[in-house]
Amino acid sequence: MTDGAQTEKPTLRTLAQATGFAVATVSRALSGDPRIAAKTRAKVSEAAARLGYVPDRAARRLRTGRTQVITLLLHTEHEFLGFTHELLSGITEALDGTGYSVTVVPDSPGADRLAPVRTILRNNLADGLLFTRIETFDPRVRFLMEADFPFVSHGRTEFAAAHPWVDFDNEAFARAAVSHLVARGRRRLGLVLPGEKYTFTQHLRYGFLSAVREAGIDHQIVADVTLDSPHDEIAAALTAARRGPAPPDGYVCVGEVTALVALAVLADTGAVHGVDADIVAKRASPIFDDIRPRIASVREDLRATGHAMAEMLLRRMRGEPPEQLHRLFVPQPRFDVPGR
Amino acid sequence: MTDGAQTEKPTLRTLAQATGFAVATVSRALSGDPRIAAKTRAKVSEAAARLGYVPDRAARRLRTGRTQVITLLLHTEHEFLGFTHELLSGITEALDGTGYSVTVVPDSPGADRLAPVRTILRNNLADGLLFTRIETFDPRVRFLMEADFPFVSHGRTEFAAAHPWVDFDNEAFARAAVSHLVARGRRRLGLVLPGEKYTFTQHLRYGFLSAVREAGIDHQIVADVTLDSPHDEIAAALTAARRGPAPPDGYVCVGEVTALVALAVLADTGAVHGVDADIVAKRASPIFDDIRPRIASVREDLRATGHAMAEMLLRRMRGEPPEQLHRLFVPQPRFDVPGR
DNA sequence: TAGCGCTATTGAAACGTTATAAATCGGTGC
DNA sequence: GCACCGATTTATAACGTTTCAATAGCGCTA
Repeated sequence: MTDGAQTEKPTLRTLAQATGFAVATVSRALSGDPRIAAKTRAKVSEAAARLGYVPDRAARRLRTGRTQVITLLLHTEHEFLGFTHELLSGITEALDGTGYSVTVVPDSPGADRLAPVRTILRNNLADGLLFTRIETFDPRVRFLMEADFPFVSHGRTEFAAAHPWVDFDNEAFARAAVSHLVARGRRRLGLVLPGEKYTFTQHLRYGFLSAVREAGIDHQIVADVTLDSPHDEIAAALTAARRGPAPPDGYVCVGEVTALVALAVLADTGAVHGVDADIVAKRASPIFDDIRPRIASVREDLRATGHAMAEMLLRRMRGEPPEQLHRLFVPQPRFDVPGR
Repeated sequence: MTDGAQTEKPTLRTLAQATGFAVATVSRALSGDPRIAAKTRAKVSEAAARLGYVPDRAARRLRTGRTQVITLLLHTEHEFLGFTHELLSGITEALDGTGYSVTVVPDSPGADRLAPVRTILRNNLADGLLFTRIETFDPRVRFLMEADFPFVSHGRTEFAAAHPWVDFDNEAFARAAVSHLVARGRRRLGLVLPGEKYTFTQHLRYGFLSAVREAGIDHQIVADVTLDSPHDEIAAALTAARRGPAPPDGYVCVGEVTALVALAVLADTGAVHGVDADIVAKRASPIFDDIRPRIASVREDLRATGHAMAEMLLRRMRGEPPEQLHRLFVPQPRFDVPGR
């Protein structure tokens, strides 16, 4: 108890006493203020390192209003396999060592998607926001642009004003998928789309339709279900289509789940993958290499995506204008067909 | 500018002015202190609701030392499909409305697993901790018990002292898996285990071995690879075993990935699932229903797990003793074989 | 009516930081 | 010798909350 003071958590006052400078000087020295003499700065940093000083986040936050927190709105309804894991890993990786921490808040697409954003701004819970599943005129994007609050969206909008985004080129994916299937002689392609409101749905549809038209082949966009529908509903819709007069002989699948469902439907209706129909898919996880029969697929690297989003957000928070802040991940033109 | 005061973020002082009480009174009234007159409390709450008062987290944190943050250490190396997504969804769900937020910090099993924990305690970054992939004598558990810091582990340890945990009964799973395969006439079972250090590895091995011995059948624990090994290494090991003198006719798979790899190995070596061998698996995501051939599986409900972990942590943080705080999810005794 | 004991309220201090404005100091110019 | 200057440093206030110790009010008892 007598020497307890030694183990106390060091604060600016501790450093001030240790160096002989005033608290204010120490603070400014640590922040690298050029108006503090270089020698003083060196002394203070040395003492800080020696005593293991770490600034108190709460105090800094109270004083400056900055939280040192970045929040990810986590889409809860549906998951592309591994999406959350990979994206989060990329984000934490990029933020490692920056002093920022990542909090996760659920984004329930059924509920008001704006509500969590409002709460975060109102209660000052974060300095920046990341979110996914962007709508063409996403209310969150509109709100945040008006509030001039830093964010990066995973996906684009159709607003006129520029905002930071990272996206995967789903139009190119759809085109490539179609031409892959066409090259294999397929003449009637099926597609299950995500919900109508999402921007990437428009990109997928456009890419798919224009490629299909250019190739002069037939197509079918499966009605009444989306990627987020329960598996059995997707299966039912695909089964109905297979039993119809002109079943597709090729499928473009936007996620692993749809691909697996399509594969199951083929099997369950007595069709053989590679013979009666081919499937190509976009995947986030490496599991496709292990699926038999092998499915051709293109990988969306969500770890890299998360990394890029977090880095871009840091830049935006540092004040960079949004005009240059966007990045489109373009899929490899060739589909990986897992090796023999 | 003249009426700008109206839009200022309300603080305790605002409420004090609005109600005529002192700041201290308002604070205590809102915290429900019984020494404040009921009428006063009512008045204050009414004003708080009317003005939309929300306590400032930074200020509260600075004053009390409590962060209102719960941190999840996210195991980055390997993911059981959907694990992260489901677990996180369960956690955020349980914490919704409690005022706690969830931050995510990477837990790299290659690196020092204790390091992030040390940082969190030292810099007071959270009030409680959740983590997975528990080792038999997990250094994080030991450290946190010594520091008397609230946490809930996803998995048990072999320490004598009690600590809060949530776990899945992997021993029961292994037993059930074996008896399922035995009932189908299988006589030589293969198993791929997680890394040796993890507690659940011991549970799986014990359950597997004792069930196998009771049934008087043969077995093979695949050597040199773990669940976390690269897919191709697992595949190579399984393939080698299949080509050996006595290939297994049944596989117990602890995750989706292993199951898919095993299935692929069967296909690639010309064996037929359901004829030459059967696979049973533990799964976290619902995708198994879509795999063909159908694989019998038991589900570990990670959303419920996350929910239970977060709720338990809240109770622990409220001061409940650890002795009663644990919960074992026992698998359904029957394996789901996806319906026809 | 003075004093007591109780309830309800309050003033002030503190948590650790940063920003503003002011102070210190050696040297310069006149 | 005095006012002034630039370069450093410092005292102080403030961010919004909680809590300790003190105060005010008031009905009761002696």
